[in-house]
Amino acid sequence: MSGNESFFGSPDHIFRNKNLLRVSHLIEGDRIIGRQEELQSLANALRDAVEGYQPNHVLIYGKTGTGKSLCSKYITKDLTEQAADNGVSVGVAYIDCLQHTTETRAVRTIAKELNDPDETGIKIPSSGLSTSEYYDRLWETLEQRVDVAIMILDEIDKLENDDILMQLSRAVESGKLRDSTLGIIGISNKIRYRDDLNERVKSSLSEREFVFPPYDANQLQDILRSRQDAFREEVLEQGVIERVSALAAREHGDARKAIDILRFAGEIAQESDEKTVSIDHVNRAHEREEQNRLAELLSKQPYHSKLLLQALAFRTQQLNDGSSAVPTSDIYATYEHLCEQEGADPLRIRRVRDLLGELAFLSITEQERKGKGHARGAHTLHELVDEPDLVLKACNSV
DNA sequence: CCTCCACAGGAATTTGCGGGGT
DNA sequence: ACCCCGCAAATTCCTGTGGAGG
Repeated sequence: MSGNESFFGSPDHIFRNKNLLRVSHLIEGDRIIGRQEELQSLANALRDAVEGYQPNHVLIYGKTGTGKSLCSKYITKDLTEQAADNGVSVGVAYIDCLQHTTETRAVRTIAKELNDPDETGIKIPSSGLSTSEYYDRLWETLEQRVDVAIMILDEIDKLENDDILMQLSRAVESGKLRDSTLGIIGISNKIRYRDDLNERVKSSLSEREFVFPPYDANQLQDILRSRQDAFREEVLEQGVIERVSALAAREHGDARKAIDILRFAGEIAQESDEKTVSIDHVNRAHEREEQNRLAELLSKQPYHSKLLLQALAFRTQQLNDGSSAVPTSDIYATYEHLCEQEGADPLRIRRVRDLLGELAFLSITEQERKGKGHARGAHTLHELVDEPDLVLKACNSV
C-alpha cells in the first residue's frame, strides 16, 4: 500500500504512509498516547460483555479531539475480538448524532449498521417506515446476529430528545430482547449534559462516567511524533511538530486538529514542489484546516444554508466596521439576490430563520436578539465566528 | 410606564417521497 | 394497481416580544 512509484506523477517525496494522518484511521493500541488509564476504565466498565452479559452503560465527556471516539472505537474492537474467543458475538454500531439528530434517523442508522441483509433477510429502507417499525427491525436484527450490541452514540448532546435513549435502555428490561442485550457508550462535548437528561434515562445511562481532559502541548507532540513516519525521513524541518502542537494546544488541545494541520502542511509542501515541510507551511495549513472544517460542516447542511452564509459573509465585508452584526432582514435581501444569480427559488423568510438558527447551533455564526425600540420591532443579529473571506472560500469549495 | 410595530418563532398545514398492505 | 401512512422540508398563519419615543 505504500505505492511510492506511480504512473500518475513523480514519486512522493513527502509522504511515506499518509493514512497515519487520517484521524478516522484506527491505529494500534501502542499508538494511543496518554489515554491508558481511560482505556482501562472503559474496559472495566464493558467487561461483562466479554461473557455475553449486559455491560455497564457509559457516558464520556470531553472537548473535541480529546480521544473520546478513538478510545471508544479501539476498546470496542478489542472487546469484539476477546468476546469472539469466548464464543460470544459482539456487534458495534457507531452513530454520529450530529448527522442523525432525530429519533427516527438515529434508530435507522443503528439498525443499518448492525444489520446484514444477506444474513438476516431483514431490509432497512432509508425512508417509508414508522419509527416503531425501525425499532422492531432493530430488535429482530440483534436477536439474529449478536449476543451483545454496543452502541456508540457520538455527540449525544446533539440529539433532539431522549426518546431513543429511553427506548434503548428499556429494551432489555421490558423483554423486547430475549437472547441479546445491549450497552450504550454516550459521548458528549458538553460537561453538563447529564443534568439535561430526564430522570429515568439518567440513572441507567450514567452507570459509569469518565471525563477526558484536553491534551497539553507535550502530549500533542508525542501524538504527532508517534505518527511522524507518515512522512519520509528528514522531511519535517526542525520545529515543525512543536509549531503544530502549539497551534492546536492554543485551541483546546484538539488532537484531531493537530493531525489535520500536520497533514495539510505536508500537502501544501507537496503542492509547491518542495522537499521539506517548513514552519511557513504549517502556518498556511492552519488556515486551510479551519476552511476545511467549515466546508465539512456545511456539506451536511441544506443547499440554501450555504447561500445564506455567503449572504452573511458579503454583508459583513460591506459593513466593514467594528460591530459586524447583520440583521436577518438584511441577510434575506442579499440572499434573494444570490438566489437570482444562482437561478434558484428563494426560500420563505420563516424557513430562512430556521436555517440561520441551525448555523448558530453549529457555532458557525452567533445570534443575538435585540429590540430596536419604538415602532422598529425586535431583531436578531447574526455574526460570523470566522473571517468573512475564510467563510467564502469554504463556501466555494462545497 | 405604556405603546407601537417589525420581526421572532410556535403550531398547523401542505408537498413530496418511499414504503407498506391488499 | 391502488390507496394509505409516517417523515422531513417548506409554507402559511398567527401570537409574542423588545425597548426607544411618546
